[in-house]
Amino acid sequence: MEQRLAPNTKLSEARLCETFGVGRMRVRRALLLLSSQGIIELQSNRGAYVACPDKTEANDVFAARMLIEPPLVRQLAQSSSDINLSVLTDHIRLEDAAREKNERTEIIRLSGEFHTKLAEATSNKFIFRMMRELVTRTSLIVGLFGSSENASCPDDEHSKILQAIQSKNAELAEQLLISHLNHIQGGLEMETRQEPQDDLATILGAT
Amino acid sequence: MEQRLAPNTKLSEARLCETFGVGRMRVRRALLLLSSQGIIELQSNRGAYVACPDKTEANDVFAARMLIEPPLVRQLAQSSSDINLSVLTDHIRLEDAAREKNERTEIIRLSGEFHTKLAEATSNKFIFRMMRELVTRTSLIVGLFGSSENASCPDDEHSKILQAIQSKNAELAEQLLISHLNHIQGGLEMETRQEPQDDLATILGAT
DNA sequence: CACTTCACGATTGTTAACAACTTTTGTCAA
DNA sequence: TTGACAAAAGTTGTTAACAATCGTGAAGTG
Repeated sequence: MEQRLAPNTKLSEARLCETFGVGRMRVRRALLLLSSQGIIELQSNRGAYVACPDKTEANDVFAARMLIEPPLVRQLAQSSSDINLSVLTDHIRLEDAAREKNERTEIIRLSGEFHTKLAEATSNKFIFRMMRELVTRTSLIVGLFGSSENASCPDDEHSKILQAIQSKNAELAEQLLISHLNHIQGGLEMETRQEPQDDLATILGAT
Repeated sequence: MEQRLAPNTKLSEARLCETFGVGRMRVRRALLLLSSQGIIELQSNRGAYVACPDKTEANDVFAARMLIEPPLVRQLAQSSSDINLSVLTDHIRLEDAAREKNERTEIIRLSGEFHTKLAEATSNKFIFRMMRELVTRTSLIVGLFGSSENASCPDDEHSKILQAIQSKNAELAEQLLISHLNHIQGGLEMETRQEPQDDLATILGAT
């Protein structure tokens, strides 16, 4: 979610065990769940690797978000109460603060989380889970194909979307979100892909 | 998926092991995955139980489908080629055949599968997975709250929806789907819920 | 020098025994 | 008969040893 683990990084069981000070069973359970969400890939007898989406998958993710998120935002603008939205105003304050301090990983995480919290505002468990999965995957994709500066969402688009929702302007909110998604997707360079491979323990930082 | 296991049925590890002739590890892996999809519920130290959605969850599932499926069908009608749709015409033939022979479980399974295959026709992995999860959950809900006759989708609605898609009438297809979903949801009796509890081994039928 | 083969090391998959917890059963007393 | 407490049975969670598989490098051959 914070793009600290590069795609194709190997997640060896032994390494994870000592990094987190935990038995192999826990690690394997976690890996299985992560693979079921498509975050990592489990290769039989070969181990777990951070998922490495290709161009097709990247397009599919954005197509799926284009299908779901616009109606979602429209619905929020039409029906939602102010109570649910307070979480979002708070969140945008956090985003601004992180941008102020130039905390890269924090910015990336919060940037994705905004979209997750949009879904959460529907107070619909299933919509929330679906969006979380798509957002996580988007994070992977941006880390793979994104140029370094557009790793986060453009500065104030989130806040404009939220304003449109708050003023119950469904049409505007939907349009803003659509162009927001287009901005993110447009900022990707689908041809070049960086492929680093840092050390696991140092990245995750043992407790 | 076929409504053979009633909600709240306990799935004991030992029982499953001998029923399927498999080690405990396999069973636990399967249970973990099922619980991650919300099909069963894992209670700590107490075991696995078939999920038992309440009214709120039922409404959430339909709300989620209302959000996703109409745009999905609209998109299919607008953009899809005939090739993808041939799977659907074949499928409707299967549904008709099952209805002819009065094969209850088969009808239920195929009835849900139609919606899954609609999603599959987008050839978008993520949309497919999301719809499959929602359809599975719908199956549970219909089993819980549905009266016995409307366990399956109304007879020819599927075929009408497909025709609208094939004739590229996006607006009509979307409307037909919306009322189709409303029919299903409307047929539920949200107050009364049946609670049987048959024996596991006999239901699953040992191989 | 290139290529194949074999064996070793490392990693993952599986099994079985053990520990912890929950539920049921049985006993005793009020 | 009912309630509380205790023991026991059954179920789940964990651990550690074992088996199977894969990748690598060395040795051997053309």
